[in-house]
Amino acid sequence: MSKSPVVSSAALETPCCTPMAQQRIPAPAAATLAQAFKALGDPIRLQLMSMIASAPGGEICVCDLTPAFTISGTTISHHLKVLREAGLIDGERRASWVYYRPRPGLMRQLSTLLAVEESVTV
Amino acid sequence: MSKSPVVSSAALETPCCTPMAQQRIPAPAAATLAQAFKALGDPIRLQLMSMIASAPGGEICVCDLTPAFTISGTTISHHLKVLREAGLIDGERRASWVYYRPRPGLMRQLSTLLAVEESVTV
DNA sequence: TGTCAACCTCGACGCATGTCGAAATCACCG
DNA sequence: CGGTGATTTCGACATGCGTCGAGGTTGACA
Repeated sequence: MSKSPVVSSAALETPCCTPMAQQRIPAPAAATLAQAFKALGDPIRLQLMSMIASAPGGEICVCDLTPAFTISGTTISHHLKVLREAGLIDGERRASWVYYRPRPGLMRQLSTLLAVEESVTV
Repeated sequence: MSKSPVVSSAALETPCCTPMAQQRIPAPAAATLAQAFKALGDPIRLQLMSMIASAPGGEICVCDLTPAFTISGTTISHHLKVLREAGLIDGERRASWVYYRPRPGLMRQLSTLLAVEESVTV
């Protein structure tokens, strides 16, 4: 569960990250970062991510996630795996239930990457 | 060229956007936002986006984008269309060349959405 | 007007992805 | 030990997506 880091921890810990408006993203970094954006690029995964990130107590049970959607539990599980492998969340089994929590490190990198200077408003 | 706003301008101008760590994303907003994340979820598009966002003068010619990659100009054009339809960039033809510029509005929304409080560092 | 260069659209091709049901795994509990 | 509920894995299917070559459109220029 907590054992599926497809994205190397080195890549996750290395701050990529000046805003892309200030500096072009090098090709190697683009691969890892694009994987994270792709993981957020599905409406269901984006909602899952927001439910996990905003969970009171910092974590939430899959059993609380599943009933919020009409798709099958199988598919929810698949989407959670994609988020996990992108390095955005982490899961832990406790008793019969699995709890997911956000990994703020990568989220912060993505946020910084997209940051735009205040003055450049269009 | 500048006429392909698949994402309604209403959706683009409405600030979605409190950080997802503070508030769950409503389903309707998730669709538009996920489209933008998906557009960034390809290594080539992410690099294109960063080249456009960091272009000196605020814009860059397709003819300067294409030679930076090994894929065909057809495919570059396709990727630019995806970024355009997601509301992330805008293109304009001038003389024989087409210039692209970033649309900071949506980028800023995405950045805010991913923002994490300083203290929650893990 | 004809030609050339830049860029886009179209149609096609494989590969990736979202979805499901069935079956496996894990942990509790009687 | 056997049963039950929660979650993941597996296998299959349809759809979506990245890529290309061929051909079309636009604008410059002789």
